[in-house]
Amino acid sequence: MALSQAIMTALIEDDMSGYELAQSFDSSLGLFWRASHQQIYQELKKLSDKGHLNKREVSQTGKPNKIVYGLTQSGREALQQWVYQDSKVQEAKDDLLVKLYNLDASNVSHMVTELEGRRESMMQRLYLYERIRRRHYAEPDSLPIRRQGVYLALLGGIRNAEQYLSWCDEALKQLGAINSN
Amino acid sequence: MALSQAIMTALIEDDMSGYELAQSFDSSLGLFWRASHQQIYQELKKLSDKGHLNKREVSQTGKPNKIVYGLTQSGREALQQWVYQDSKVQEAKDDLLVKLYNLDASNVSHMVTELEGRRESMMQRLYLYERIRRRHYAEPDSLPIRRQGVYLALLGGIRNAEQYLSWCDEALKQLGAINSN
DNA sequence: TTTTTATATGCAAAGGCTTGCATAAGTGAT
DNA sequence: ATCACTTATGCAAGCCTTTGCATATAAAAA
Repeated sequence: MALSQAIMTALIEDDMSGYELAQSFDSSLGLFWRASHQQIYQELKKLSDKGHLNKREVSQTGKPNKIVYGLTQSGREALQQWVYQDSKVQEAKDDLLVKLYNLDASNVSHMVTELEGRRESMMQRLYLYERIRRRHYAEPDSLPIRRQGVYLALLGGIRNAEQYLSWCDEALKQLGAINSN
Repeated sequence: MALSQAIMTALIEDDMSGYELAQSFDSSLGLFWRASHQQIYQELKKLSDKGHLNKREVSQTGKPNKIVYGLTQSGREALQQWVYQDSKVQEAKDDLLVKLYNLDASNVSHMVTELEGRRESMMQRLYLYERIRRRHYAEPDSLPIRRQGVYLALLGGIRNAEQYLSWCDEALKQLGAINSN
């Protein structure tokens, strides 16, 4: 569980409000880590209670005011220490894999539909990743060190999406062969 | 969340006790879905309260007795219906990716260590998958339909492990270049 | 002017998962 | 006999996450 660290990480370079965090989680770090706004607000409360974040209200014109959070020194230290803690590999926990264990003649066509859906959304994700890569990481070697880390995470996302896509194709081919018999 | 379906899926072909389920989750379906014994016992209780599972005590010699669970008709139906429900793609939620956003000169060598650890455990996982594949799925096309589904899930695991492994290599190469400057 | 949409934050209840503890039967080693 | 280990099941507390609701400001559309 690293939601608190994911939030602190998102705040390393820019202070943000809960609402902005929820949105930034739709891109950037959120490519790998999704959280609902309730989860984020609850976690922000915990983190500022702990003293890892400070908050200030910012007036806005044309919009309701917002509460902007920033990393405190204590937060920065906690984050750096967390980096050194060992983390385990997580299982995929993908429903689709469990569903495949239930494959039978009557649900093959549904599985095909789901796989096509996955294929499509992975394709879109891959386009997005590649667009980010071309725009911001065209020459990774010349980037500052933290940005190189972000690039490696992005590359992880790209490789994973490529692999998932090609697995979908393999699986669809196999299911197609079943259906035509 | 599909722990309950994962458990029911594991019980499709063989009745099992909680203890056996916890162990079988170390292989087979558990390749993709891990659960602690407490989680499993709690879920078994819920599922039998719902009428999706039946239980019977089985005497054993040389060991304590066990409580063996089996899918009821109601359970089978619920599982089949679940297959038709749409499921979403899940994010990776991998701590390591968040950590990479925190890369700096002082923690590069730790990241290298973690990546080498991941590489090693992915390699072992891949060996395991390939062993299972050779032993049970050498000729996937000739398998009964349900087994072909299981094979596709296994193939997903294999492709994913291969990809993760090669990403580790890419990342380690990049981090090596940083460290030598 | 009422409704809808986007921005912005939050509470409360329910449900799921983790952690720590507790129990118990049986085997094997010291 | 005692200790350690494996098999086997479970409670209870705490924590995390999800779901549903609630509120409020302001712009834009109907």
